[in-house]
Amino acid sequence: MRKTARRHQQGEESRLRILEATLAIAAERGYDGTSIALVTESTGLPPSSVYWHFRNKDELLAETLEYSYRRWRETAPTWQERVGIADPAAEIRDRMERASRAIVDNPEFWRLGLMLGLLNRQQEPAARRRYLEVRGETRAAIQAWWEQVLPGGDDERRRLVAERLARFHLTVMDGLYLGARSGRGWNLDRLVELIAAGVHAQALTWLEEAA
Amino acid sequence: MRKTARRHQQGEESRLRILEATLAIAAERGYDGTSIALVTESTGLPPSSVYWHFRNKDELLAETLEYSYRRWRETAPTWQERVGIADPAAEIRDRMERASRAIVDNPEFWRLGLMLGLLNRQQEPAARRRYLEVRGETRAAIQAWWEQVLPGGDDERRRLVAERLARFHLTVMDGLYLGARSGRGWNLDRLVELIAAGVHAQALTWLEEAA
DNA sequence: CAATTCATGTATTGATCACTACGGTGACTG
DNA sequence: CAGTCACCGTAGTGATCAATACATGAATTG
Repeated sequence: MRKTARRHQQGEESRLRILEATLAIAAERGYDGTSIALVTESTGLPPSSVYWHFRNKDELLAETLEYSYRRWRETAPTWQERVGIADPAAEIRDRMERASRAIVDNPEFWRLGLMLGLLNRQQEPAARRRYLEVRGETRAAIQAWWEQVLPGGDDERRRLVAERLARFHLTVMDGLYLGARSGRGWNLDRLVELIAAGVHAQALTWLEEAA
Repeated sequence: MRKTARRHQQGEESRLRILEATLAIAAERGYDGTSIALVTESTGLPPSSVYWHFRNKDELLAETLEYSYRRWRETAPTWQERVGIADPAAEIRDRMERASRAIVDNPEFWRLGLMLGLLNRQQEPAARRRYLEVRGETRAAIQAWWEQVLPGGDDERRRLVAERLARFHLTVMDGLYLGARSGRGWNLDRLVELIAAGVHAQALTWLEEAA
């Protein structure tokens, strides 16, 4: 039923199938471990289709990264707006919890990102560059959120501490993914609570320090 | 066999050159990104030499992992013995500081380990299996150290908390490497102090919880 | 229905992959 | 000094890599 199943304008569906398959493969095997043959084998589509939808392997992986990022954003917290939680510690824990759940529920983006981030070749793949960009965007969003959460009147001081905290925040989420992945023995809720408390404590320390 | 190996000691040197080159390449490009051609190009030795010293690529990378681990252990703290530091917090900070310096001074092992750890193929490479083993060994050593550091008489309770702490400890070091790597804005000493304080606080919490 | 566009099917390109066959060479041994 | 062995040099093997040429068919357009 392949011939009858394939109708005109089903290109978009094929494109998504390719992205989905590439994401699954690249998140498990990394950039160099991902081959077009694996993608065609997984999707049932021929190489010519892959190259009709994407210019080359580099662009395929870059678009796969963006695709997984967009999907991750759907479950991740939107750092743009604050929820109405009075207690700062509770608000931090709330954000941490949602972010960690987004990572655990939809780990492929984070996983692929870590792999691309660790890569270091003389000829940087577009996928890695794109990852660093979206990570930068996320960091900026988290920083903006911290600037709102942090008390105090001195804007410059708040910005400085917020930037440092956002960086720390992201790194902590990296560790959280690696920890959750190393499996057994991790209670995610407990871990999130612990980490949120640590970040909160650090925020207070840095704020005081900057004063 | 061994005696005859001594007479031509050029072989051992070549073997080390190959391991060194492979480590540098694999730590930057990962398992699949590492090719024999890159190694021969880097060392100037022909492929036949590589395959005389190592059975295949898989074993080359596995031995490279072990080689980098041994070298890392030279700078890393030996968790077997305790230094005579009275204050537990200070001792924790001391260990953390030495461990973090080992990672930063000799990052290739940690970097290669993270890449291998993230890998997930149906056919697991020997290098990855070996990495998980040495990581397990390290965790056990850290756990044994924690069991000594932790107060309290109940052995079973200490063991449980120590195991959890060792796991947490390792993950925190992963995060530390990623953070230190993402560069600019990280003051390592400050970070170590912060993390040590967090781990110490967590140790106390878990101890109390277990009581 | 004719022309055009979209997407796939088929078949293949040259490059690079892991790996090896095999002979040479120099250091050591008996 | 003849023979052995460790290690390297040369020159490949077939497999797989990313990528492409070109034809086909199905839907859309005019």
